[in-house]
Amino acid sequence: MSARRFDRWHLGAERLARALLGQTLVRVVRGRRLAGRIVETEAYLGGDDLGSHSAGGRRTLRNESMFLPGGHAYIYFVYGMHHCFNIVASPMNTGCAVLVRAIEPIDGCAGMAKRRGLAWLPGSRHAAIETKLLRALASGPARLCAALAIDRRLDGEDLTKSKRLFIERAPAVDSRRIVRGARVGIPYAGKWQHAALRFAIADHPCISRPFAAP
DNA sequence: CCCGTGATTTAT
DNA sequence: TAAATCACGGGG
Repeated sequence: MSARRFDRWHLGAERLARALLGQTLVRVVRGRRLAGRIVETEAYLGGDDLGSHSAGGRRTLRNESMFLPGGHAYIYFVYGMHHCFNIVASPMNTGCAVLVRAIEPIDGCAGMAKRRGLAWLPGSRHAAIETKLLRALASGPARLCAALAIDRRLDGEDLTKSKRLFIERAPAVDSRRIVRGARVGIPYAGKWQHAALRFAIADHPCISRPFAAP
């Protein structure tokens, strides 16, 4: 008996980025399940959006999978040591995608910790310590990839069919509990660097970094 | 603040 | 070919 898969890929990047909050990202490695609740995302629109790898219809070997149909993975390698995981949004052939920036770990925490090179102390009696450990596991786009063993070998994976990488349906997050702000790390994007296309569950402890004050 | 690290892209 | 770039993270 398995959970129903998330399948609303038709929303476009911005709405998909919001809809993915609260959904469960699942990775299966050697029969073991690693999973977490998506708590932070960013929308990359393609077209005029200079923050997007597919800006101006730019299409190269690296970003080819951005042009696959919605629900496919776009995974790239950056800074010589990090991977980032995106999910392609419909409509297809527009190069729009959602970067998954942080999850709250649910299953396989010990495995995630091991892959992150961290010591895992399960069931800490102190909530503050437990939260701090949980946050360290996967609160950032490259941390998340390390924790879930996501790399370029999964680039182009079809999340609607894959048994090793997919999204399970979970209750949607109410709009009023979603915060938005400028995307992280795109100073080269001109006016687009300020566009409020970063989304997160308000006040969630596993967010990669704070949002600028209003 | 600074810097590692190397694939990818762009400029000659 | 060579140089610049980079949707980051860890350590002062």
